[in-house]
Order: sequence, then C-alpha cells, then structure tokens
Amino acid sequence: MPELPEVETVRRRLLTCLPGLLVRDVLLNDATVSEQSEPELRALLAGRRVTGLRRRGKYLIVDLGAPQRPGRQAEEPAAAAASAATAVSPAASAAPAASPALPAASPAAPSASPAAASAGPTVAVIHLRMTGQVLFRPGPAERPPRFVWLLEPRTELHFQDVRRFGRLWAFPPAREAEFFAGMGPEPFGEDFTVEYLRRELEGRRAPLKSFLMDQRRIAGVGNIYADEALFRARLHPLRASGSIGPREARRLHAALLETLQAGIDHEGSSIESFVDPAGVRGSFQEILSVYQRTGEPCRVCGTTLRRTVVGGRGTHFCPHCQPRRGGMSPGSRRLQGSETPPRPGKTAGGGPPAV
DNA sequence: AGTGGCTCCTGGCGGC
DNA sequence: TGCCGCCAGGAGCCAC
Repeated sequence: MPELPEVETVRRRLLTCLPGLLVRDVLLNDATVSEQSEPELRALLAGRRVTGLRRRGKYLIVDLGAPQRPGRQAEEPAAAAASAATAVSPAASAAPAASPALPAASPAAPSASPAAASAGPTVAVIHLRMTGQVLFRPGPAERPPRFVWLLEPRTELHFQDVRRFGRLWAFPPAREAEFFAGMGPEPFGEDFTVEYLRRELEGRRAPLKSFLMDQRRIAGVGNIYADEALFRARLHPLRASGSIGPREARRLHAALLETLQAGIDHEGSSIESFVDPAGVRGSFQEILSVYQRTGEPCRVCGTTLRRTVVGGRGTHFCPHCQPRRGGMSPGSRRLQGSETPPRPGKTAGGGPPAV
C-alpha cells in the first residue's frame, strides 16, 4: 500500500529518468482512472516536457512545461495513439464505459477546461491508492495499463493498477492550492512541529490510529506507518487522541519521522504490490515491528502481537509495549479485551498463531 | 463539528 | 476440484 515513503521512492526513481522528456501523447485504457476525458487530459499533458517531480502526502505531482510547437499538437498525438494502442496493449480499446457511479476523485477536484489550460504549464497528479504502479519503460504486462504516457525520446510510462482505485488529474498550476486545500502538513516540512501535533491532538476523542491516518491532520501516513509509528512511540492505537500528554506527543512526533524516514531509506514496503518505476521491490516489510505480524513475538519484549480494528482498518500492536493507560477513545470501550485472536493464513491478519 | 461506517475494486484465501 | 463469499485498504461521501 503506497504511503508517503513509497510515493517518495517512486518520485526519486522517476527523477533519474523523466525530467526533460516530452509527453507525446496520453492514452486512457480505463476511463474511470480520471474524471477528465482522454481529450481533456491530452490537451493538458501532451506536447509538454516534464520539468519536475514533487510529492504532496501520497500524491505524486509531475510538473509539465508550456506546450511546444502548439501548431503540431493536433496531428501528432493522434498518429502516435493509433500505433501505440496496438503496440502497447491489444485490449487497450476495450476500455469499459465510464461507470455511472464514477467515484468523486479529489478533495476539491478542479475541472480544468482544455482550452483555457493549454497555453501555460500544467501539473499532473497521480494517486496510487492501493495497488497503483508507475512503471517507466515497462516490459510486457499481464493486463493493459490504466493509462499510458508516450514519451519522446521513445519510451513509455505505464500506470498499472489491479484494484483500480488509483487516480490521475491534470490542471494548471494555479489550481494546485485548491486541489490540496485541507490537506495537513508534510511530516518532513517546517509546519509539522511537536507544537502543531499537540494542538491537533488536543480535545479530540478519535483513537490515535485514526488521527494519524487522517490526511487533514498529517499528510502521507497510512495504515502500515501508523501502526509502526505507534509501536515506536509505545502508544496504544485506541488511546483517545486528546489524552496524549506533552511527553507522549514528543515521542509520537519523533516516532513518526523516524518510521517514515526508515521507510524511505528502505525504498518502501512491498507488502502487496508496490514496486518502484523500475519494477524493484522495497525492503521495509522485512523490518516491520508489528504490521501484519499478529501472533508473532514482539521484537522488543517477546509478547505475542495482537490485532484489532480501528476505524475499519486492521491494526497491529504489542499489548505490553503499547499499554492502554491514559484514557481510551469512547468507541473503544466495547473493543477492550476483544481483539481478534491471531488468524492463521489470513492475508492481512498476520502470520501464524503463537502457540 | 467530529466521527464512524459504507462504498469502490480485485485477488487470494477459507470453507463447503 | 470447483465454486461461493469474505477480506484487505485510501479516501470520498453520508448519516448520526
């Protein structure tokens, strides 16, 4: 599951190959990948050079320059599309019709008009969600990519995404602030201080785990790194956010940064399907302390790790290292003492049961 | 306002 | 062996 470290890994890998390349054309094989149509995306992306790669939370941002030789755009991409549709994926044209219940895509999805946007630079924003993979110069694939960027010099960027939750947007830079409005600070940014964390925690009844995963509070933290950070901070995931004291907040702040940095250093966690744009797996999953280790012994104290559900998400913790003192969130009362026992063989339930 | 629960989507797994 | 149904999860949306 791509979270901040995985998206950062993708960004760093793409930095070595994507900037300077020209996007010749954009092909949508799956209309549901974007709320914008293929022609609309083409108008915003094709004929432009990649000028930069950034990340905001779990979003990957590709900066594109103003269109080059605008006069030629109309004919060239169409020809490229025709050749690529067969070369890339025979099933490309069999894209499903747009779902009637097209999921709304973004916090504040700006609908860019192609005509208005085609003159200046643009940004493309990609969210990998659960299983999205950005692959540079990919080999043959089992399934057609959900979208393809044809690049010059001749190569391709593919977006593979088994569960089809990933999304693509394109708009002028002026709309970026609106798009990301409401998203919390970057963990490695200046705004994410211990003071900020304390202020945000204060008075909240939601469980700590839910707080950490709320993108409005902190950008980029998902299920894996929330569980790992809470273990590192020795805080129970069901503690009420508002019950966290100053020292605990400092510990949580440090643990978050350390955990995310460790994820980046290990080039992400490849638990389900994460690979970087070169198809390389990360290694953070090899040093996980609690995530998906239900029933295994804690690496610190040997206690059998447990699993519960917080905010509908599988949550893994050590009952000894992460004690419950300090006040629980209201909804957690009924869960006390009822964490699910280890479930052998279950995908996300963790490993084999402890004897 | 804040919070929990449902929804999307698919592969993998358990159970019959 | 083969089929059915459940489960995982990021984030938008809705109800309470």
